[in-house]
Amino acid sequence: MEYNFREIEAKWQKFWADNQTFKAENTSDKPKFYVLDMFPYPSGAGLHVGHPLGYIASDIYARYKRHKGFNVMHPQGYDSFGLPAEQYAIQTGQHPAITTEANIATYRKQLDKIGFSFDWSREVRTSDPNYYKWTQWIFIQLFESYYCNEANQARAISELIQIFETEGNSKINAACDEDTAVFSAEDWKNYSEEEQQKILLKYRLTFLSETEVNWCPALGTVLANDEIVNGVSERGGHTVVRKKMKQWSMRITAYAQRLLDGLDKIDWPQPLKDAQTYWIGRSEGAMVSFKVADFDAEIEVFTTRPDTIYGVSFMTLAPEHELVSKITTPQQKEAVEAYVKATAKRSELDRMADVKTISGIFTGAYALHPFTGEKVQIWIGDYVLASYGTGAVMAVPCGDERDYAFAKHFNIEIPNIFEGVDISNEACSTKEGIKIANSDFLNGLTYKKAMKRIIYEIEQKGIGYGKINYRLRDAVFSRQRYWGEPFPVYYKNGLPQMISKKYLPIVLPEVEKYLPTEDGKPPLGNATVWAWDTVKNEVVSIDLINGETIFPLELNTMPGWAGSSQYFNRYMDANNNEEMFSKEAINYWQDVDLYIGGSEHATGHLLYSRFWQKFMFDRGFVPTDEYAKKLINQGMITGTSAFVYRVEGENKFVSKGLKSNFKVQPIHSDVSFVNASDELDIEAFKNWREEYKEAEFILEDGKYIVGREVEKMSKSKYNVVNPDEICEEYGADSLRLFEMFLGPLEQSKPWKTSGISGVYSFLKKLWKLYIVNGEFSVSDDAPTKDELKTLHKTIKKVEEDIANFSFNTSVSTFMIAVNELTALKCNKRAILEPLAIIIEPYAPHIAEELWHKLGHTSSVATEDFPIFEAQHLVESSKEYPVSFNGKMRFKLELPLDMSKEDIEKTVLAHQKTQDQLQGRTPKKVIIVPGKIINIVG
RNA sequence: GCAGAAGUGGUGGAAUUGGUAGACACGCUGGACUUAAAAUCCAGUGGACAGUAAUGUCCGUGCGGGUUCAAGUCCCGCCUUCUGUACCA
Repeated sequence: MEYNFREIEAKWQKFWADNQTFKAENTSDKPKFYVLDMFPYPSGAGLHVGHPLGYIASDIYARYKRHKGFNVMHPQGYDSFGLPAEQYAIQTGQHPAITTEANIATYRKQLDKIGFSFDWSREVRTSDPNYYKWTQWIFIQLFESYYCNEANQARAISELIQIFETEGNSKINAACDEDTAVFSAEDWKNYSEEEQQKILLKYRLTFLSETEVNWCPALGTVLANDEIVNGVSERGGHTVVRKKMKQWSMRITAYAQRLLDGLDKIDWPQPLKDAQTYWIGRSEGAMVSFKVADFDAEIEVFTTRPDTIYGVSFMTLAPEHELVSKITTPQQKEAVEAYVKATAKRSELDRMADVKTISGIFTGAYALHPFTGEKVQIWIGDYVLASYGTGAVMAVPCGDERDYAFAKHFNIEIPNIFEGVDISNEACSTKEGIKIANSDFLNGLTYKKAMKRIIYEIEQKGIGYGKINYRLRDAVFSRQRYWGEPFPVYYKNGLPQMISKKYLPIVLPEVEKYLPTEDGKPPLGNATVWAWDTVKNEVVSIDLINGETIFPLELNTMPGWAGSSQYFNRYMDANNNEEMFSKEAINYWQDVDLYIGGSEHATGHLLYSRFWQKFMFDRGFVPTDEYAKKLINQGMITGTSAFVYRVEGENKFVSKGLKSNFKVQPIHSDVSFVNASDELDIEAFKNWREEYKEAEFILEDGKYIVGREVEKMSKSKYNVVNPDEICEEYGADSLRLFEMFLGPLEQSKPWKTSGISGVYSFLKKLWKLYIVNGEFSVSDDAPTKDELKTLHKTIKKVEEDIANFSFNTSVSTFMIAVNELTALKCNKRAILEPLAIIIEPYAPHIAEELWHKLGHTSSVATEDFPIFEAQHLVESSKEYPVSFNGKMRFKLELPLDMSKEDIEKTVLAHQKTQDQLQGRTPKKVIIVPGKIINIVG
């Protein structure tokens, strides 16, 4: 009776599906446990062995928790809106929905082969109108809300309107646009409906604004900062330029502090928290106004070092700063305009490429130092960013590296305001332990004291105030793409109007072409049926737009992160058509207990989703303001590429060991042509490409050995391994065990298919324990002490490992257990039955088969985990390592209850001890009972 | 530049609070079975040196110091690799 994994795995996969074994109920007497994976984007390439790593880990955890008596939800779905399907549509005309559907089918087939305990009845797809209806709904909620800084929470916009009506906006402390004017209740009432809407838009959590965006002409779309890598688009590597556009934005900055504070409450990896902290970039400082000499204007700056204000010797404005054109003197006008024009033209790529190049121009104007009254030059420089702070800096060359370099380059004075610090070669940006000098009332003060004092003085003088600034920017929410969620928005006189919830979803319209229109409108500009009829409440032809009852709909779509920002809550009640989720469902499931996914989402999805969760919490839709208690980042699985060496200029390949004798060029070979011993299947390689058909091979010891190198798994490197092939050849249980056995979950590690034979033969050995004379059979005899010891040692270790997410070591533990039981010739039910349960999370198919063969009729998945009993591990003696000066020399078996004194006597009397000491008297004998003996001397 | 993670045999990796470095595998070597291969099973496998052998000695966790009876583990200073980020005032 052989271990026939093909038959076994197909059988139990069908059984689980037919019996809905892993369907989670929304009510249960058991405690809940929610295990979540980051849902995949279904790409055309399908899954490679790196993708399921996190799913296998989460599945082990989910299955383990079921054994421990939890009502476990482990859902899966697809993040199915996205650029690749759209790019494919542009090239081929194939509708993205069709490609996406086909890709999902492939993914599902691949996932099903691995035996995950997913509850597919809760599947979500972000591109499904029944799903994105709720994404649209959340958008409306954000539009209908503002952020109250007093209460520190989002509130209904209707509350804000009430305040406006009774007292205007002067007393309101709410997150809003910088340019919001102050008005009274009287003013408000006199404003037209349109004016009122414009003001409200400055407060809404999602709002329209003229934003400087990363425009990618080649893709015809706006990209988020995290979609740009090294100044070019992440996809395609196209040039990105800065451009002003009217865009929807999300007021995530209102949540900056709470997003920081919340990190303390959640058990997420420290590197990920650090990345978010840095991204949010909180800095404490002050706003200070500088008067412009001979002009009725002020330059407001943000600085983290107001204590160095006496070191200011010039000011720098961003080229885009609104004052530039006003204050520039006639003599400098031409030069300044040329400079501004030149920087605007420079793409982000250019700017990145020469960060070190210093450029700038003097405006001819001067500012007045607020304390000394001295005149300081006002410059323009592109090292100052328009989008951070106020777009202007007070330059303190002695205390800031960039200001220093700028001053040196343009020969501007560098006054020193630090006591006893030499600044002739570099600026001094150290804060601690340095006293301020040449600074009037700040003289002799250290950083902290000087900060307090100067902020006080600035506030007293009325020229500024202490302020906390964040690097985080409001998130642009519009994309000029087709394959994304349409906004539930139409425009009346250019002002956005929300479509009522009962008419959702607003379904993506059909278009002829997926490219932007000729006049530069987004792809939805190609749609002919894309206007909103406010009488019939339906989408109608654009020809009917009359500006009275029928209006144009929004042409942008939502970004990739929209659909993924609340999907974890939708899983709780995925088939609800009335609400995003019922109160009962959200109150039962609450939040995610374990979330597993890649760290590449640190400052994208994982930040935006936290933001939306906090918003949902504020508005009373969800019970917690952090949605995932624990998060684990699985590491990447890299590929082990194979190289053949072609002799330069010839169609001849030389084996790795001989390549130093030739001038060779390494070429990637497909890894499937290479065996465990790095030997190339020459015939397969020859048949791979026409050009290799006639190639010659120079062998070593009759073999062609390839070179190997670890690289990212990618098609172009021919090192991609498909999980289907592994399942076909070794089975899903082997794949699952091997992926875990590769190394620590969070670490990046290389895939080498040859290693899988280890876990495969382990499964065969496991199987054999249950077989006697070729037949399935177990004995009902009482287990021996040694057998029980092995079992309980294994239970203990595996439970500890799962708690630590150390899945690689539990696979070792299983191997040790099976090796020991094989050596003991153990065939007892009392051992083998619990063994099947503890191995089930890792290798569920073989466990299920063994379990049923043992005579059970229900799934092993819901059996209780065996209870660890410490008594089986109690030892009466210990084999002590005996060390001399810390070096282990021999071992000595001694009873565990032996006293320290007796141990010392016994050890010193031992012949081997005498041999080691060679007559010397030991200076000291250290005995740690149960651990070690160390003799010093 | 900044932030983070990591450096252990030929390879992946193990060593939970400082206490026997190299578990468990892969690969390799030798053997059994076989016409042969695969599969399976058995033995060996960090390096150097000595010994016919059992065995013994020395060196070994990126490098240099330190703490300790004892360091892969703790402290100080470096080096290298990977990941993220990029003029944030």
